[in-house]
Formats: sequence, C-alpha cells, structure tokens
Amino acid sequence: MAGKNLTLEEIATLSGVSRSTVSRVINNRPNVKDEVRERVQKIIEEVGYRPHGAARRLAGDRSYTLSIIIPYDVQAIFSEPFFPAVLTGITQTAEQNDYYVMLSMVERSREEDFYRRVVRGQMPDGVIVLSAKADNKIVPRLIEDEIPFVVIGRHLYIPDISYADVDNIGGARTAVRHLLERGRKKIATITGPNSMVAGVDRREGYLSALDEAGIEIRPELIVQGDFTRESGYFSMQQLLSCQPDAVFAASDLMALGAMSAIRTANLRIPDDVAVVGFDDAPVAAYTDPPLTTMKQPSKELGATAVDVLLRLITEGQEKPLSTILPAELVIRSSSG
Amino acid sequence: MAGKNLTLEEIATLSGVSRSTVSRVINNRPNVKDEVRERVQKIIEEVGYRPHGAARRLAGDRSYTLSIIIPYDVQAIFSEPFFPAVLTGITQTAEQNDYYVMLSMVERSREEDFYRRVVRGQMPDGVIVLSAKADNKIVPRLIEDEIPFVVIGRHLYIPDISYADVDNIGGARTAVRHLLERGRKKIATITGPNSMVAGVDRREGYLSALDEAGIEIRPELIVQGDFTRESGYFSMQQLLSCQPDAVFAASDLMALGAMSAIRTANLRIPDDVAVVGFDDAPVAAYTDPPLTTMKQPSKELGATAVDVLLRLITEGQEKPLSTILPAELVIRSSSG
DNA sequence: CGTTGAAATGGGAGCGCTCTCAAAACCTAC
DNA sequence: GTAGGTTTTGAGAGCGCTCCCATTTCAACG
Repeated sequence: MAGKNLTLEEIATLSGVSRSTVSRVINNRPNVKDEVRERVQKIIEEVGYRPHGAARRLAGDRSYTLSIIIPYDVQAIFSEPFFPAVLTGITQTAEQNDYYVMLSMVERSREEDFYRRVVRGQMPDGVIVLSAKADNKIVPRLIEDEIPFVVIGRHLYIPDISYADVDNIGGARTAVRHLLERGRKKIATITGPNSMVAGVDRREGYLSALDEAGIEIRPELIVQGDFTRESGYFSMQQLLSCQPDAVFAASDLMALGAMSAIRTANLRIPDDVAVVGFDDAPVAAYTDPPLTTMKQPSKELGATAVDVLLRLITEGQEKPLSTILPAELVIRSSSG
Repeated sequence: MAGKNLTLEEIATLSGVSRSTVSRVINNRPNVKDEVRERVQKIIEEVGYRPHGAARRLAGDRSYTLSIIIPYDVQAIFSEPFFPAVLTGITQTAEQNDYYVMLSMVERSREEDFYRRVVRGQMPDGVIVLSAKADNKIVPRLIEDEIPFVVIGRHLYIPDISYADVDNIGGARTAVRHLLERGRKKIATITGPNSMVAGVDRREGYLSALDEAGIEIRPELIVQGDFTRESGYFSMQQLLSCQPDAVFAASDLMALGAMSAIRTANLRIPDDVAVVGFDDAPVAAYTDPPLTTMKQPSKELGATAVDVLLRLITEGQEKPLSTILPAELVIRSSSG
C-alpha cells in the first residue's frame, strides 16, 4: 500500500513473465493466455501498481489526458452553476475511463503561447473547449492540427465540428408552451444578444412555440437584452407598455430584472404578468415569488462531451459527432 | 508556427550547440555564456518550441504539474461562486509559473485507488486539496509520502500543515463591528455547524467583536444552523422571541432564510432587525433589501495556495506555510 | 608563457513505458 | 511425425528529455 511505486519490469519479475506481457495485460491487449493474464492482474492488484503516466505518454502515442480549455471571457460566467457542474461531469466521466484531466484558462493575448504550451507541451489525446466564442483562435488550430476536440455549446459560425449543447430551442419552446398552457395569451420575450448561440436559439424557440399555437408574432413583444439583470429590467419596462400577460426571459438574471420592473409598475406576479426564466440559477429558488425556469442538464453535458471525445479518440472518427440534451422545466410559482 | 513540434536535439542543431546547452537555457540554469543563451532563446522563440512535458517528467524529478483534489462532498458547494473562483485563481497563477494543472474529484469509496492513480501515476510536484474534511484520507497519505501540499481552508484537526484560508474570525468580527457602528445593541447570530472550521471561526469572530465592545454575551442570542437557507429560517424564528435588533448570519443562505422569517413576523429590514451575511453569494445583491455581507477573496485564495505550494516545492521548505486572507465588508442596505 | 582553477560545453546513460519484430510454443491436419 | 499456420511470449530499440561527468575553453596569475 505504501512504499514506492514499482515499475513494469518489477511486476514482470514478480509474475515470472516479461515486461511486454505485463504491458499487454495493462492495456487489455489480446494474445495473452487467460491464466497468465489473471496471474499478472492479481499481482498488480496486490502491490497497487499504477503505470507511470509520463512514461506511457513518451513511449506511446497516447497520453490518457484530456485538456479542458476555458477561454478567458467565460470566467465571468463562473458565478453561475453551469460551468462548475459541467466541470464535474467532465472530470467524473474522464476518471471513470481512466483519463486524466488538465485544466487551463486562456487569456486572449496569450492564446498562441497557450496553444503551444498545452497542446504541444502536454499532448492531450483530446480537448474540450468550454464555450467557444466566435473569434476564438483555438478551434481553427485544433482543426488544423487534427486534434480531437469537442466544444461545449454549439459554435455559431464554424460548422461541422463536434459539440455538446443544451437544447436551447426546445427548452425555450417548452417554457413558452408552459405559459400558453396556463392560459396566457400575450407573451413577450426578453432575448439574449444575437452574437451568442443561446441568445439566438432561445429566441427561435419562443417564435416556434407561438407559431405552433397559431399565434401571430408581434415584434413589439420582443426586446433584446444581454443576459444581465439590468438589461432585464429595462427591457421589461419597455415591454410593459404593450401590456403583456406573460414574459419569457432568456436567462434567470434577466427574469430577475423583469420581475423587479413589473413590481415597480405595481403589477402582480404571476397574476398580472407571469414570468419564466432560463438556467435555473440558484437564485431562482429564492426570488419572490420563486421563479419558474428551464434547468440545464449541466453535469450531463460535461459527461456527454467526454463520451463523444473518447469516441473520436478511440474510434478515430472522422466526421463530427454532436449531441443535444434536453432542458427541463422547473415549475415554481412565478408562472401562475 | 504550425508544423510539428521540434525536439531539444533539433533546437540544438539549429543553434549550433549541444542538447545539454539548450536544456540549460530552457531551465534557466547558470553556466551558459550570455551570447549563447540569447541565440538559443531566439531560435526557441522563432520556431515556437515547447519542451515535451512527459519527457521532462520522465527524465527529471520534476513534473511541472500541480494536482487539484476536490473531495466528493465538496462538489455540492460548487453552486457557490467560491470554488470556481478559487479554481480560477489556482489555474492562472499556476500557468503564470509555467505549471500545468490537473483536476480530480475523489469519491469517498475510491480514495485509495484515486491516490495511486493521481499521485503515483501522474506524479504531481504538489497537490492542492480543496477543503479537506476531517475524515479525508488524502491528507495523511500526502504527509506520509512527503508530497508538498496545501489545503484550502484551515484543517480542523491536523495541525502543522500548510493551508490558505479566509480570515473567518476577523471577517465575522468586522461584520458584527459594522452592526455595532450602526448603533445596534442586541445582536444575535446564526452560526454554522461546529464540525466545520468556518462555523467555529465565524462564531468566534462574533464573540470577540462583542467582547471588545464590552457587551455581555447572551447565549440565547446564539443559535446554530447548518449553512442552509432553511436552518436560517428556523433559527431566526427562534431568535425573534428575544427581540434582537440585528443578526449576523454565518452564511448568505442562512441570512436569506433569516430575512424571510423576519418578514413573516411582520418586522422590517433593516429598521427593526438589521441583517448581515457572509460569503457574498451572487444572490446577496438581489435580495430585498440587498444583503450586507462579507466578501471572500476567493480568487486570491487560489493564487495564494499556488504561491505557497511553489515555495514548498522549489525551496524544499520543511515547515508548513500558512496564509490567512482578509474578508471584505460589502455594505448594502440590509444593515441600515 | 605555462599553470591552475573555474566556467562553459558536450556526450552518454537512463527515466518507464510502448511498439516492432523475431523466436518459441502450441495447434491443427495430412 | 512433420509441415504450416496461429497464438503467445520475449528482447531491443527508442520516445525526448535531465542528470552526471568528462572534456574543452578561458581567464588570471606567478
């Protein structure tokens, strides 16, 4: 249990076979007699042997390491539970598959050096990019160098890359449907910025829900925010002039601002205006009244990203694999 | 810029010196003529060379890797901004010092295997343990194997280990002083559990602030919660029978619960009862009224942990180094 | 101008693995 | 019993570095 780590060679001696055979056992390669395999495995188990990561990496073409890249811009969003949960999903799934996880945060100005440092110096088997902004230089580089990677969050411009994302469109549709089911007729929305996928997609979900219900789209009921609380407040003020009976905010923070604006106008939630948000931020449970919202499967998103990445790595998949996970409606009292 | 990574040998050929000399340049070792050093550095710069991490690790006794260990229990707390911010601080500081960061989350049941996998298989130069609970098996193992490590958050039982922590005592004292300065006379507190350092320390800060103000401690004004919103609510209900004019809650979540209880009792905040929390959770800015609280220097905590760890590693420090960072009072309207 | 010691440089060995290839062992089937 | 094939095993080389030690270079001094 304690004591220093042994080497392959020593395990080989202990089990009376050669280094090569032990290596085959460790890597689950064929062409080892069952009886021998078991014997070696037993010894490995007994002495608690673990292969030396660096040595494997140097000798083979595999590093058993995944690298998580977090662009600098994203760090601000760290206050939301989304990224930590994604990280948890990634780490757990990677560890289950016996992969190590490296974490790096890139400042914009150091992207170039960063790339060399991590990708060349460390040689991960694959890379997970957390939320690639459109102008991120990392993604094109990964493509160029043919390094398997998965982006969390659909990429706005570059097509044909592997990604894992929440179903923003479907989620928004569910949210708006929910308001319709509660009998709301005049549903407004506060969207996110057009430069972000989540902004665009959630807007589209809103439109499609109204469309399928045969309700006419009224442009004055659509105001663009920027995901902040403040933008929610001002957008709602603007919307109130149209007297909507419900509002779908594309983020909980904006919903918070909207609620504040509604109260300031002396209207009741949900009686006069029902509110639904998106994200299921921790604060959503504690607003007054508690906020109905769409919960993102954050942890699963991380886990899925790793699954996809491992398939790209081990199967040498050429064509990109993408997964979209559904968001879940969390009904609280703000929606009536 | 693009193209494959070169090796030390190739850099050596390009610069007309030997492998050894290039190695000296890379590792900033003495005994290289300035002129040669510059020439080599220029070439390295030009071709964007980065040493192969695995090779360095295998050859030398340094791995240039720090391992962050997150015990399973802690993951729940991930919804607070504390840990992500700490992670950011760790990663940035590590990268500035040219260290790689590995991330691992340990399930209780797999601690043993985990330890071998990460510590033996990966051989980090040092380990950062995020919030070691008292029963964590990792810390004793690290001590036994003489691996440099730093714990984030003071350890409750094991003395003489390196840690970085927020000044919970001083922070709590500041919070209570603030209430005293606002003229509050009868200040209650809702504490955290005694099993957690933050619980114990923040309680002590409360006591010491009253003590230095010459105010008598009244046990009925001290109720123990468990950092959850619910416990804050019930604790406050209990406290209201003593008619305090202020309450210091040892966490924002508990403060939230307390505010709810106060309102239910038809009392006004801060007029009848002033409230101060601890943590500066994102929700604190959006409560009604916004919550005065103690902001933790989370990112700095991570940065400090790395600084300390690097000193332990590079200076071969024997005796533990600890740092305590001050918490900052964020005044909002809940405190009057 | 030779001598001595320190500074600068180069070459070899080896870290612990994987991979390739050759050798050995084991199977058939005639 | 042996030729032909297949499975199993082992030995060697080498991944890209660092470390150690031998060698060369240089400066300073007698």
